[in-house]
Amino acid sequence: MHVRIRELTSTTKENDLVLKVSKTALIKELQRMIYDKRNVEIEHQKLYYRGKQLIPDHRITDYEIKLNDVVQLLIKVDGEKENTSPNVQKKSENGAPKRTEVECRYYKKGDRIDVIDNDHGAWFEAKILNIFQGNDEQVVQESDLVFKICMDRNVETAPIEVKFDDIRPRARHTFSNEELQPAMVVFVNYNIESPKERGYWYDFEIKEITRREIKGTLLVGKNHAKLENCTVKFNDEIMKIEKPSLLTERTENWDEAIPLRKLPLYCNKCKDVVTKKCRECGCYVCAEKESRGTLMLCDECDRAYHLSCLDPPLSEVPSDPEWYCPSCKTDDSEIVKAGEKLKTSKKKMKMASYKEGATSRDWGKGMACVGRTSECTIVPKDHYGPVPGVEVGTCWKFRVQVSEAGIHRPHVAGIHGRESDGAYSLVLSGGYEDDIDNGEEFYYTGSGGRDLSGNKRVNGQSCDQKLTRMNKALALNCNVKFNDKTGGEAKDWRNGKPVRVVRNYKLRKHSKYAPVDGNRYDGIYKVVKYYPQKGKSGFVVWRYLLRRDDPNPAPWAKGGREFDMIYPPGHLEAEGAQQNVKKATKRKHQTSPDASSITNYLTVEKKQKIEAYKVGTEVNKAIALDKDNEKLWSQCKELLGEGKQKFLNKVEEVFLCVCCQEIVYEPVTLDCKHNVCKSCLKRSFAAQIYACPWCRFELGNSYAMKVNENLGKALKALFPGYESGR
DNA sequence: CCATGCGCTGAC
DNA sequence: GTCAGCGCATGG
Repeated sequence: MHVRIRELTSTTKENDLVLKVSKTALIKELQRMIYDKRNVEIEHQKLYYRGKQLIPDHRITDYEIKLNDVVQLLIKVDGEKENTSPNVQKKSENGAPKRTEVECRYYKKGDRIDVIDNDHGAWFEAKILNIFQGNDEQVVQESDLVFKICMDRNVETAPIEVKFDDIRPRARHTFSNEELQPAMVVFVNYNIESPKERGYWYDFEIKEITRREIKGTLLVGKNHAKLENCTVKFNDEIMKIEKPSLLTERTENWDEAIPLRKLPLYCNKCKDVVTKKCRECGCYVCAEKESRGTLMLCDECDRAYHLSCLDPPLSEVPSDPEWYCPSCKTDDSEIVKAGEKLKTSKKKMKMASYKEGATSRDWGKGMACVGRTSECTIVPKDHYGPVPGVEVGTCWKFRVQVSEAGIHRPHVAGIHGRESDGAYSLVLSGGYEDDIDNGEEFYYTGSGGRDLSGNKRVNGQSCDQKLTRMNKALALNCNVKFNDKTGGEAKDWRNGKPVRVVRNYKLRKHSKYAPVDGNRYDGIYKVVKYYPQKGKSGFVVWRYLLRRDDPNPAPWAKGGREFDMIYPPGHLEAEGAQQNVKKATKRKHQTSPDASSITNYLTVEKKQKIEAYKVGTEVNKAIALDKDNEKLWSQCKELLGEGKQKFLNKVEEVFLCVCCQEIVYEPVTLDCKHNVCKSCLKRSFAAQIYACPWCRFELGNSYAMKVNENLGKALKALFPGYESGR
């Protein structure tokens, strides 16, 4: 079992820390590993999984963190207020080297500055909290310094760290008209999207000054990306750009307060006019903006309410930091707060490891007890025959992967089938002594007749097998009338139901047709006959003769292939280089099937006719109205010609929520145009992360979580069952 | 809900 | 090398 640790600021897997852990390990053990590998002090680590903060005393399995899942790491910095649970480990004696505060020749603590925001390319007001030495310990250069700052506008957002180049002294001088000259670079308010309205603050090079207008080039971002032919609307607010100057050269009045610059309106409804009543930015009941102190914001819809306007009215602010207004309040018990102690499910309580006197053995490390990380949806569970896209000769290291591929779904069992229908697949694994494998044909043994008490999965035969359950299912594949006494033989064996056959490396001690390692898909076989017989153990077993009936050559036959072993994603990374050495010494394999060979396979093997897919008119309407996702929808629509499945796969990929890894539910399309579930965004906010989970675009703690109804409507129509289980 | 099971790996 | 015994997926 391994998990990926990804810093909150990272969006790719490139810099992930892949850790081999037991799923029974405590979160604090995980923190210790992060400390060992990345030198991040434990008390500075905040870990999140699916937007939920992890508590040191819980186990990985408590959060249902699965193989290769991403755990996000937020590295807190010194001085930040502690708002995690009291369980966080106290500072260790041999902690990581503490960063030292240093002096800077140009800035000091408390300085008012402007900081560039890389998302907007604009400058915002902030204040310096601390100045630290960068990574280099010897030479202190300005460019190495780390400035911890807090934003002046959103005082509740967490402090951020920036470099020397990202900041400059707060703009303080507003030019008079006479002072302005062409070629000057100044600081202006401009709205890139709607130039006639108020926007953010950017650098600006004056090109032309007329009586009425000032035209020039907007210089966006630290690197001054040019936006030509801009006209400044707010002529009387043009400011001087301050350059860093030595502390010793500061004027006396340097530290005087500077009023905040004007920004776009907070409330578009009332235009921020203080005297105007407004239900948007004032109390939702009485619309008054006065007595702000007693206005409470709903954590769900962000509307404000006076304590006295509530029904019934409240006399004081509730002690619970989360509060929901009457229209948003649902069942209290369902709201699980970030980092709150988890309720252990009934199912988990039943598990051996949760009971008294738990085993000393750590079963959680390996691949024996991991769950699936994905499920095959290309074909249903009761599908007979090949799975489109999986070629004969495909090899997987673990059985759970064979299950994920849809080839053989049970984790342990050898036969997959239904008593009322037939068997879909089986695995030859050398577990039954009566098996005989001749490649094109093999004798298989049914299941059962074993004592599995003591939570065993295998054992020697200890009683007669019965032709029930999976044994009956496999018998039903044979093209002959079912008989549970004597069995039967097909007259026309090819007309029986197809069985997908997988050979496991453990069979190799009995058969030369087995793979050297892992599990290999060998194609379709049919049941020729089945009959009861006294096995080597002396007990009756049911035996089945299967014969190959697949147009593709068997892996061992002329023209047959055996593909490179497929490992679970991240597995080799977690195991280290050892596996690679082993792989290099193995006999030469063909490469894994690629997209083109899969298409080829489809045409040759199944002659599946792929019809172009057309979405319904209602869906089309919703898609057309979903302007915010125009680009994404057009990406999806490009695949309409390749059939329904391809199209839906693309939609699923494009509209997957980065937090819960499911299709976005009650989707909120953020200002940065990324989509997330409303509930996931809410959780993120509860953890005081006010940024897009995809790109870290800053949202501000009062961001309106408006559900994109059109997107929701389209997804609901495209994915039946989308709403169930949410 | 319960029973079943051709995996997997640390401990011996 | 052998073996105990875990969670998970699946069907009944």
